[in-house]
Amino acid sequence: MSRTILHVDMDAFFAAVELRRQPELKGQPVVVGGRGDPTQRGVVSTATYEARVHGIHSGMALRTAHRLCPNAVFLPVDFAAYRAASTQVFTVLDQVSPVRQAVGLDEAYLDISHRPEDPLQIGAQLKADILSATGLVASVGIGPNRLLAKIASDLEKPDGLTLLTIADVPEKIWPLPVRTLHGVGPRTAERLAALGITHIGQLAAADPLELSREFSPSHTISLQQAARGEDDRPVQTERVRKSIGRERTFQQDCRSSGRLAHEAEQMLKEVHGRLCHSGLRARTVTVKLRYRDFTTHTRSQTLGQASAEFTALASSVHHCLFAHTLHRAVRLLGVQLSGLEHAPAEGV
DNA sequence: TCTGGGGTCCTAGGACCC
DNA sequence: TCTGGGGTCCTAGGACCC
Repeated sequence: MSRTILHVDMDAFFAAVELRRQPELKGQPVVVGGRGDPTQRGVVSTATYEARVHGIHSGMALRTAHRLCPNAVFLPVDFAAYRAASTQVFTVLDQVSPVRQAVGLDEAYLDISHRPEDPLQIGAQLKADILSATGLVASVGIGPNRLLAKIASDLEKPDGLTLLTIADVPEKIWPLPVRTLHGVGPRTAERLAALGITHIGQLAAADPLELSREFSPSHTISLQQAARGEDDRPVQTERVRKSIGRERTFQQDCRSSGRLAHEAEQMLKEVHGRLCHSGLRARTVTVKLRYRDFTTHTRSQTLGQASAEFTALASSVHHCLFAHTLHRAVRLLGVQLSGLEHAPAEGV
C-alpha cells in the first residue's frame, strides 16, 4: 500500500501576515517576536528572508537579533491575526483532501493517495489557490511518507515545490546534515557528532551496535529508519489534547514567594477557564520553575479523581509551588494541567 | 541581563499489586 | 535465608517541535 503525502509549509508565516497588512515593509528585514521590543526579554518567532541573511532565525533572543541587524523592524506577536490567516489557509487545504493533519498554525500534512492526478500538479494548484485566497506564499513537498514530504517542502523554500521518492534518498538526502531529520535536535546531533556522524548518509551506514551504545534500542531503530527515508506514521486527522498549561517568563527574575503564589493562582484561573470551556477535568497539576541559570524543576500532584473545581486545583498548585525550594530568583513560572478527561454529561 | 510559550513523547525509578 | 516477574501508576526530567 503506497502512500502519497503532501506537506504544506507557509513561508515565514507570521512575518508574511504582518507584511500583508503593512505592505510598505516589503523588502525590509522584519522580525516578529515577543512584545516587539528588542530591549525586552523575548525570542524571534519568525523573521523575513531579508532579516535571515543577517543570521537572524527563530528562537534567537530579540536582543541578539537587534545586535545582528539594528535596522530591522521589530513587531509584536499577534496570534489572533495569525489564527485568522491560518483558518483561511486551512479552508483551501480542506479542498485538497479530507485526510489532513495540522501542525501548528502554518503547516499541514495531506494524504493525497486517493487522488489520481499527478501529485506535482496537485501541489502547484494548491500553491496557486493559497496565494489567490490569502495572498500568502507556501512551500509544498511531496513524498511517499511524512518524513520525506516534510524534508521536500524545506528543500526549495521559499515558494518551493519539490517531490522526493525513496530512490532519491541516497543522492538528495544522505548529503544533508542529521539536523535535517525531524526528531533530531541539537542534543541528538551533538551525541551523533561525538560518534563521528554529522550527515544522514553516515547515520544510515552506521553500525546499529555502535549507535545503541549511545542511544536506547528504540531510538537507534527510529534514527536509522529516518536516515533511510522510511516512515510509516499515518496522517492523523484528529488528536486528543493531553495537557493544558500556561507559563510566563518574568521581565525581571522574581524573588518574592508571595508574588509567585499570586501569579500561579492567576495562571490557574486562565487555564481553569480553558479547561471548563473545553468541558474537561484534570487529574494532575504540575508547577514548573526555571531559574536564572536555566535549570528547570517541576513538581506534580495527582488527584484521586479528575476535577474541574478551582479550589481543588488551586490547593494542588500551592502544594506543588511550596514543594519547590524557593530560595532562588525565578525566571519562569508555569502551571500545567494534565490527565485530562471529559467531564461526565449533566444529569448522570 | 542570550535563550517565549504552546505543546508532545520518551525514559526511568520507586511504589504497589498479583 | 534468599529470591521471581509482569503490569500499572506516579513523579521528575529531558528532548524535540512549531
